[in-house]
Amino acid sequence: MLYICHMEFKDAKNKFVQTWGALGSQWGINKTMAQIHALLMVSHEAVSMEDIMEELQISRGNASMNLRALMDWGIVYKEYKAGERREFFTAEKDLDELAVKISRERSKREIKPALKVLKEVSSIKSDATAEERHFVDQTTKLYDFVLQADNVLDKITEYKDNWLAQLLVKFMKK
Amino acid sequence: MLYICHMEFKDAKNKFVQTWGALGSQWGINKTMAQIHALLMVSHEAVSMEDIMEELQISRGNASMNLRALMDWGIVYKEYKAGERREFFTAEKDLDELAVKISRERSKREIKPALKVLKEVSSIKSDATAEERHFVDQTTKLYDFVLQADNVLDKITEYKDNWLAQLLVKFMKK
DNA sequence: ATAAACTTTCATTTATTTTTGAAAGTTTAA
DNA sequence: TTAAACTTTCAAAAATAAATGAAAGTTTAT
Repeated sequence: MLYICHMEFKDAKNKFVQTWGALGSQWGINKTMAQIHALLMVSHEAVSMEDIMEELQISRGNASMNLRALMDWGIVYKEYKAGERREFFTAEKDLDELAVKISRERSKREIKPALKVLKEVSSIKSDATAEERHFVDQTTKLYDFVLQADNVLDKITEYKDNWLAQLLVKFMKK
Repeated sequence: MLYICHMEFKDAKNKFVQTWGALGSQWGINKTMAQIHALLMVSHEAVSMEDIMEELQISRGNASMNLRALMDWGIVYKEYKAGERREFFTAEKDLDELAVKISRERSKREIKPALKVLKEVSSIKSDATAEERHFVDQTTKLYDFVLQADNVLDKITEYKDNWLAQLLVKFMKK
């Protein structure tokens, strides 16, 4: 009986880790990185690199590099245990915090550079042809749109304490 | 003089298409698909497959498959011209509409299946150990979070006409 | 200072994804 | 019906991204 329960849990955990990994790769985050994150998210205590390698069946190098990447993103932390030489890892478990950090990181790495290019290309001084006017018009709109969309999560967080926003959030949940 | 202007425009257009393609691939959308979309977005009139192949230097098969994908996403349309045998293509140019369609499609293809798994794995009946309790707790929270985040764009659109939301949107733009 | 215990790096290998292009399929006009 | 003009398909090739693992690097205890 206990054995069966244990198996069910292990299966559920495994399924979750695999699914999260697949989702990650569809969103441009590498599979292992997403899997490690998933594993740490549902672990009630910090996990050593050895255990991560074991559970996900990955190499030392792979584990090391992806843990580094997750720490760079600010969503995984190193932890030290008294009397233990090796390092342990935990994930950011507050989901709002997680969302904000992911969005900040993607903004910094991908959206900000794209915005720069959009601004640049939309600034060509030329209203000679309809073609060129359309181009400038469209890229300008896109710049405004992306700029607005960019920090939407930050803005949401910023106003989470705000009564008006709270009202709206409740309103939107229906 | 005219020649120089023309060159500038072509460069700007090319830069935009390349950048949009790179951004796409970082977000799990294939490069060519993003590039074709970019090209159509800034074209003031419908473009033939031949011209797309020519401008992006891609093969017929590649163009065909990615145009099909873009049409499946509902963000590119076929157009027929009187007296012309071949087909022309245009992109959805309304950015709000574009955002909603992309979010709906990703929701359908990726988020909904993930939610199903999350619900499933968070339902294992077992509060035997702290480990298992943490797992159930965390995956349940994740389910709720993803569910709520999932349709956020739909919700935003839905309430765009609403005065309260409009006020908040203005408020958040600051 | 040395060695043990551990982590990181990176050139090479492996896996995955994307692209090609030729053959098959479709539509239209005569 | 036939042929021309066009599009789609898909097996194979190419390009890209990710993973490995052994060597190099680091830290800590003695």
